[in-house]
Amino acid sequence: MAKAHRSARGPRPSSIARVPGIDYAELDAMFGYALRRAQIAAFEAFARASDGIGITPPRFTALVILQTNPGISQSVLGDVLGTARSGAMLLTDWLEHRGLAERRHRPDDGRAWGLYLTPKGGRVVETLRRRVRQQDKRFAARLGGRERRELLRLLEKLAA
Amino acid sequence: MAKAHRSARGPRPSSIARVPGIDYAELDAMFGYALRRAQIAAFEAFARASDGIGITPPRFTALVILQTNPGISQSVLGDVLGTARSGAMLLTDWLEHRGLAERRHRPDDGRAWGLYLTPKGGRVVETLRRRVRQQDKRFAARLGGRERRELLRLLEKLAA
DNA sequence: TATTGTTATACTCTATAACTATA
DNA sequence: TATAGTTATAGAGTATAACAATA
Repeated sequence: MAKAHRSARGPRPSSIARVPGIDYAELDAMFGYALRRAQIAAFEAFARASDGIGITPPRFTALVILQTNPGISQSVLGDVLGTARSGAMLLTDWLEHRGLAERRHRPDDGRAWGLYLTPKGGRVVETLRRRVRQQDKRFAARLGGRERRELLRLLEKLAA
Repeated sequence: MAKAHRSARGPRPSSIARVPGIDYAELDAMFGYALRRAQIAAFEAFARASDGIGITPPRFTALVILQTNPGISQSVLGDVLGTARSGAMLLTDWLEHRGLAERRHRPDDGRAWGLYLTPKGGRVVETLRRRVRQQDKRFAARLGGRERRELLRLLEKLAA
């Protein structure tokens, strides 16, 4: 059976279906592996919601953070995303080149920029938030309400 | 405060601590984001267990799969890992160059290799499995037994 | 001195496509 | 024709290090 070509959109290969006839041994009982599989599925859901303009999870995170925390600096944005300053800078460039965000001089500190969404960025992030939230809900739809709350609680406990 | 240099071991930046004073908006209520954070934490636990010889999660998975499914082909290995054939081949090269796995001709099919662990590979994977399982257990130790079972069940339900 | 942003560089991972040899 | 493996290439993502301007 020919394997369907991948969409060339997401950075991940995905395709997490179990291969018939393969013994996965203890992998199925390990949290690291289970988390990876679930995260790939979540990433695919995200890709469906953000399809079209190259928004990746870190870019989406940055847009939300910029909307909720206007005037944040690139360094702090990097801290939030867990990337080096240089990465936060390239990400900011990407947003700025597309007219979604802008750098403004800070009166109090000549070294740092304050980052802000543009009006266009504000509209885009509003649409994105709605679609991503909706897709996230659809993604978790095979869990019941109690299960969803429990899963979020357990994940938070692990990551904290 | 100077940021500590990262260990240059893992492929991920990690550093998932929440930044004080930042409003994360609905990110905290989204499964995609929660999964990503938990997975980064799990990856750090994995890195602690596999430290030293460059074993990454996909390489560990490949070693376990090779031990449990001797004679598997590179294509099927790629299917299991969710990567293209070329990636499975580079991974196989990596294992072979380190004396952990070997390619053997198949009598029934002149195109495909059968992949096998070497004796050294068998010893290495045994040690790794023990350490990774232990670290995985330690990683989940902040959950109770019932919570751990519930989490695995919920993750499986999401990924299936 | 320390920090912010910047730039250049390099490395890892992995996809794609073309090629070969077998089936 | 189809499949397994191989090879070459390219792109994304991100770390590191050095530098200038500012604190």
